[in-house]
Amino acid sequence: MSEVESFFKSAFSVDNVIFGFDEGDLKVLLIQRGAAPYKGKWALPGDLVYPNEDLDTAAARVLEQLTGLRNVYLEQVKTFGAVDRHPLGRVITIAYYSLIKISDYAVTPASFAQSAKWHSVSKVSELAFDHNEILDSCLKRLKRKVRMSPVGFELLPPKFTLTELQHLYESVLNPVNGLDKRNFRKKILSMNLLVELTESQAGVAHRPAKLYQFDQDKYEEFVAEGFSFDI
Amino acid sequence: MSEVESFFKSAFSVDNVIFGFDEGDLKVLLIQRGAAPYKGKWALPGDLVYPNEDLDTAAARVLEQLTGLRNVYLEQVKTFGAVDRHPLGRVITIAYYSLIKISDYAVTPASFAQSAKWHSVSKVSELAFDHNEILDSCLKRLKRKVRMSPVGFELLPPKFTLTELQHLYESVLNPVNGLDKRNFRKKILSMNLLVELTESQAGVAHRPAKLYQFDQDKYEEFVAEGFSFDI
DNA sequence: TCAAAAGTGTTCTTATTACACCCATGG
DNA sequence: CCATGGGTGTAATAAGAACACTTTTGA
Repeated sequence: MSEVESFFKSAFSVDNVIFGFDEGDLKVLLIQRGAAPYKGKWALPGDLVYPNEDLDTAAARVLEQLTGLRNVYLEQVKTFGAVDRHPLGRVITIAYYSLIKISDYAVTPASFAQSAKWHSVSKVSELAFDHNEILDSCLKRLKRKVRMSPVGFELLPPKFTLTELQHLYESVLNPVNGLDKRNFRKKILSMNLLVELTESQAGVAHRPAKLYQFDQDKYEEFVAEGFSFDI
Repeated sequence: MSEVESFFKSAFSVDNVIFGFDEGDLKVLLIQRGAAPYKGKWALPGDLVYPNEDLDTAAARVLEQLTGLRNVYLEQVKTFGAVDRHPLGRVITIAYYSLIKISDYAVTPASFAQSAKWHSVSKVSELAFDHNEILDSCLKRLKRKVRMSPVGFELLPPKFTLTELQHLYESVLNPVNGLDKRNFRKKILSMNLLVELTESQAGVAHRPAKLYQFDQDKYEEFVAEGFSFDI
């Protein structure tokens, strides 16, 4: 095999860490592998990048095949390319994470998604390939991102309570003693990013919480400017 | 050509944005291309990744071939993979940046480095491929990094004055009105990261500045913990 | 009437900003 | 003796952290 040929005995894939938030807990969508290598193991959804496909497009495709969702928050994180990371050859992978609203996620259209399942990020055990390392990188990136920009809202349903929002931040950031309720509310509300609805929670065995939406225009302004959101 | 074959008609490279600091100005090391495509254009140094080479190793190799330097600060930034980014085929590239001390940089050992030259980052014009975009991403990343961690020191000679350090921060961050001298010094010195030497500048037509080194142990502690260095 | 979570302000401490003059040297 | 950049402190403001009780609802 010539040297030039050997350069081309390689391929690249994308892997997508799909985050969701449910039951007060940060979740990640994993699939159970149906074929070797790592048959039966849980893994991140991913695929080889098609020859005529941009990287971001490939990541969005993997996401859509699995969840049916488009136009979702998606960010490239890091490329993993250890020589021996894939047992069948030289395959480097470009890792992405996405943030989806579990409330929008209905069924799993893709054939390879038969065994897709949400896992609590804090309870993920050994994954196929170097996927634990990839998950760690993406989680670390999400932690930083969530402090710099209000992307946390991408994970919440359209209407939410301040306590739900606080739990989201706590489950992502994992601060040792939780976040202070009064300081959290003061800070969030001072940003003028939330719109208080006239509705409240109903059917709860305690004082019902007010529901909020976020202000789409303000939100996009913040995302564009990438301002500091130090919680 | 079968589909599987077509997946393997692709390759990946690394490109390295090598930053230096000299004459109060942030610089980037570019090479002039000697062959098509983009013959004669300035470009980032880079190379295809060898089949048995990790990505970080490839980036370090490119750096060493060009500058003779090892053990240099090197960070992966982003992977660029637009379908048409390379005129000769599907080549994605993993972008890195490195920080070197221009005082350590002597000659250019590699053959392809005949035409390597430092360019002021603020004056870089049109580069080959998508290299302007890559440079922008790396510069943006450096701006953020320099606020989170004291990596700026990687760019300075072993002994430096506080004014040189301030100019470095100014040339990276480009704040509209410069940085306040007193506040900058107060902040830097309060970190206990610097060791004041007994030496001073000599031969300058004004009051000579004290020279400082940084405290290696404290520095490594900070780099490891990635603390906040808000200038 | 009880349990459970929602909601609400003030004080203290710390970090950030703004700002102007004298000093040491070489030419 | 002059031009040049080096070096220094204080006051005002803003941001963050700590902290405890009352309210509303369903069971």
